[in-house]
Amino acid sequence: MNTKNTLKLIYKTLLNSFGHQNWWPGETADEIIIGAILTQSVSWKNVETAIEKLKQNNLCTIEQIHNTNKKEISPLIRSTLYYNQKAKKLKNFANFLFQKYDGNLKKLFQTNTNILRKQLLSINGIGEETADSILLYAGNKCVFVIDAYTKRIFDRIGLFKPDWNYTEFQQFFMDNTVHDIELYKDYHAQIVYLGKQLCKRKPLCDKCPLNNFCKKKK
DNA sequence: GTCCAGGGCCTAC
DNA sequence: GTAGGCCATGGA
Repeated sequence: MNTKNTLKLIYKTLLNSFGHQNWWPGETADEIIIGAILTQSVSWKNVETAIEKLKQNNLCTIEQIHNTNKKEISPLIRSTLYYNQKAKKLKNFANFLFQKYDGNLKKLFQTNTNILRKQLLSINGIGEETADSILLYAGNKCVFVIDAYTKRIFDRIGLFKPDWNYTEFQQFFMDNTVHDIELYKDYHAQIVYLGKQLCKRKPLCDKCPLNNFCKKKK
């Protein structure tokens, strides 16, 4: 089977097993962006706790973050590990949004995707995965998000080369799939759902719906 | 007590 | 250009 059909079939298999995920877990674009920064290198459960606290303190919009001192933000997001760093990152994004787009997310997402991606990457604390999560889930832009789960699972399947960098992983996906925003949202969501369920560092096991695709078995 | 989770930055070689 | 340290919580 060629790569395009394999990727299509993998998605179909996941969709049949888990159902549509309706992802990202966030109600507003603001919340999605905040979550994307907070989830860096930490499980989503810790992020939920933090977002709940931010909401309780009316700090779950970029504007409110912008108007609030870093020292007030960090204790609320303690549960997300590296909370001082992340408070700084949230402020950095808010400053960027207000300096360049008058604090207006609509204006931000009207920008050409490639240009916007470069702008996001220039913000200290926003790397490729975070930028792409923001573009796809908050901005409805057609970019595929690569994360630790994606690399781990597709390495097991044998489709990725371990020495690829982020851009190469992403290019591989986008070269071999239909460019469809909803598909990209749900494909990534399926991968994360699967990753959370059973993978961790272990090989894919018999319970895994992708077992038949898996080349690296114990 | 130990390990590790949906990263990214900075520094040193 | 790249490996390695740093950031510093909470659940299994």
